[in-house]
Amino acid sequence: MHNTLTGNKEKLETLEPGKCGIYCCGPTVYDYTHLGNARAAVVPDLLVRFLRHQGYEVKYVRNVTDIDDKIIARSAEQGVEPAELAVRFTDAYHQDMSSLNTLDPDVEPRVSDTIDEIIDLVATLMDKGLAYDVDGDVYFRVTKFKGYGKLSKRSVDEMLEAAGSRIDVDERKETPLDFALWKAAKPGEPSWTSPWGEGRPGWHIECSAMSAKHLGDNFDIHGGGRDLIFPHHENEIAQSQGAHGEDTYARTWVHNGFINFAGEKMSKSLGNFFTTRELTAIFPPETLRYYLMTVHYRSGLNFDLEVTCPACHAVMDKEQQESAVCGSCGHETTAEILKKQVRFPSLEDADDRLAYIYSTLAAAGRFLETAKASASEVIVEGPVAEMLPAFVAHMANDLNSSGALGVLSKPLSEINTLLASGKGVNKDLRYATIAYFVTSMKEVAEILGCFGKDASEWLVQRRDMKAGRVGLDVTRVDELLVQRISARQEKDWTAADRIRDELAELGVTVQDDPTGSVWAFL
RNA sequence: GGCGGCAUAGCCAAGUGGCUAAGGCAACGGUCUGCAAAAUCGUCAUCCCCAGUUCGACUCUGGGUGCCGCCUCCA
Repeated sequence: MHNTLTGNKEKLETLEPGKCGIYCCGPTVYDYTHLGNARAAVVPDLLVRFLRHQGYEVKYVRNVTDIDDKIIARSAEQGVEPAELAVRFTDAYHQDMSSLNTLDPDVEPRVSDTIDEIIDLVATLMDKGLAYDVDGDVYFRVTKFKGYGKLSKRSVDEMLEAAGSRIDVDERKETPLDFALWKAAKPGEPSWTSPWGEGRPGWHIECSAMSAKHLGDNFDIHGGGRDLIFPHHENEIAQSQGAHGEDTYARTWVHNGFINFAGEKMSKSLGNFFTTRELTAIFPPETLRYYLMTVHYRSGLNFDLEVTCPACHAVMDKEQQESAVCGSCGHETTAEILKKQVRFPSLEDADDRLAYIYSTLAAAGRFLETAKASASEVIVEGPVAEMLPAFVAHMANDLNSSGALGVLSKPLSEINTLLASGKGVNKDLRYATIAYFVTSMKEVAEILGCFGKDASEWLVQRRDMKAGRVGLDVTRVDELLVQRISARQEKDWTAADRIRDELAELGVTVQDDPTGSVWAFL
């Protein structure tokens, strides 16, 4: 794994051989999740799945931050209690992540359940002279912790010089870099009793407390989004090592890259993002998961989208979108209509590819049900036989899911060829190869959390989902299909072609094979 | 301004100090098909620029250019 702390790719050596403790920064529950949140959950999920596949006993801890400035602010806007808001979005988070087939963490601590441990940790830091209190706030004394900056590769001196240039500094702090461990309660805010008065935890202390509680002072891997490196994770290190000693805390730091939204940073404050549930209303959730895995987890990911004019279908740029006037044909529309015109080319690609993989699996499944099993032992060789080891090797190399997925291509086409025709191939070998492929793909599916559904059902669901969304009259399609099948049986090609044109007008294409016809979207 | 990252075909995206630089999409040409579609086969890049290290670099070093992120809440 690539370790942010050292900047190098390192062989993973866990504290206890065969076991691995992972802490991952989970969500702050104040809104629905977006693709970036999804990536931050899918990446550690992939890691956990892979390590388990490799035989590790993994303890996976992912927290929920349910006490936070943003939650308080949002609940004030909506006129609900912060705790109520937090519960609502915690539930939504669970639904979204479960739709993406992420495994539940083994422990999911909440800040509100960890207050005692947080207070103890702050008290320890006070005792050691690493923290001080001012008017009920407690701050970490950054200049007293000599390793500060080692994760984000910043120097305290340089940061001190730059401090104050961008934001006003709280004069009560000893140095501008000092950060809050405990915040005095303001009227109406949720608060807990502490030695420093009524208050609540600062932003960073929770993770130090929760990881120590569930994984110990030392553990193997800490994960999160790249943006958390500074200040969040840097501060966690300062707190935890300040309290527990220099050689403690996470050994390997794993950070996933950001998702850029149409070239611009995906940001809630800009408002131009799509939530996970908006996207899973359009595409099967597994498509999102698959899409996230087509790019290496440390890379930035450009989530491209396209807005086309409802009248002339020309692509509209940002300016045209804002004015809601098409630059090509001059058509005037509204933002509401334009929102429905948004297309996601990269998700469409991912969706098609996933459908190809499932179609192959479905066909392979049908073959294995009807064909005669191998009578004799045959040795499977070639791409299908090499697939799984090559796949695993890529995954072992810093979780290279993109490289790993590339390995599947040759076997898939080999299988499709074998399914289409057994010409020149030994019957037993044909069966054995297809069976071997299906078995291998089951393991791939376990690691990826993809391709694991019943293939035929998945394809039907995907089709129905789209039919429902675009308002396709499936009954009508089926009628036409029946008519066309009989026309073809009578070799009435003109009628068959006419019906095919009608289907095309409905947005549907037909695929004929010797046994009949099926339809799909154009 | 400080720190970090990235720059591979029309697009997306892996990868390596030296064998044919994965894979996908698109395109083009075959096979299959009544014709199609699907499937399948084939074609399609010398790796941002300039120096250097090396027997040899796209891969290492230095410089340049461009893009992005963090430094403030953010996955």
